[in-house]
Amino acid sequence: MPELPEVETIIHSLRPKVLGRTIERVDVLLDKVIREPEAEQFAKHISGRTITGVERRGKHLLFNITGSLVLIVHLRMTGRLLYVAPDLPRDKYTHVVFHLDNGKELRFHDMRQFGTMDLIPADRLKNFHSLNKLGPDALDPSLTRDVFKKMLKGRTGQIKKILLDQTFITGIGNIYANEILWKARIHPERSATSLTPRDLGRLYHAMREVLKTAIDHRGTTIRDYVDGEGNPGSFQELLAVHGRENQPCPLCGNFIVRVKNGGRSAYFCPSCQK
DNA sequence: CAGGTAGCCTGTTAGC
DNA sequence: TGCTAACAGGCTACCT
Repeated sequence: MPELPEVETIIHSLRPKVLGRTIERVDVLLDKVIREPEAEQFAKHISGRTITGVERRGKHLLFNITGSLVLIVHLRMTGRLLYVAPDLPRDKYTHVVFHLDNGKELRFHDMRQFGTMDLIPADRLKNFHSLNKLGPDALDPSLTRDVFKKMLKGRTGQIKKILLDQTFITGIGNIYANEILWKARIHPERSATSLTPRDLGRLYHAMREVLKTAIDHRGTTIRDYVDGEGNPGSFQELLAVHGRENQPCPLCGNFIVRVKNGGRSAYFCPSCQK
């Protein structure tokens, strides 16, 4: 479940490996991964081109390619991008292989086949359907505490749902939403309208702090996540509430509770989070 | 039009 | 022990 810290870590691990590399050819082993253009065209257009940039927007990875093209990758839950030697055996979850000009391969691997790729002209990027509705990146320097407070002003609905809404702010998924709300000491089902300026200040601070600390720990590996070199993260050791139902709250020792909310589990401490 | 949810997937685990 | 159901989870499409 790569969220902002995991995608950031993947970018860090891949950038020095693939930047400036030319993609000699591409094997698409599972067509439906490629949304646009058609798989055959995708492989044809990308072959012979050079990677000139590796960036992140929310949970999306953006590879700038010569010819004014952009490769947009979304890993969804179990997707991986792996920089590997070609003799490493492929398994049945390897769906796309980029052959690089140094003999190495960049592989897209996805157990659950949810991840996607698009190859589009760079001038379509800002209007592209997956990106044009995204809110500001959760770590965007211009997303200050005051801007954050203004954005939440007048928003109705539960605060956790809003944090997960990528059109509000992009990059936060279920794990970090749970952790951020714990750190801010806010109950996940609290209505956004009920939050005081003090609450909002704590929420903003918790959001930045949790995401930055998770990046420092190279992301959270609960089951599937690894970076571009196959290394797991370690932030799972610091999780306060996520996945810790019936375990003690690190702050007060009371038991963590789980409630299902819109198909997702909210984990929280009923005594710390009001 | 906003809000809710089924569907996409498959490996793992909880429960009977 | 062996089976089934629930769960994990982001996002789109579709529904009310």
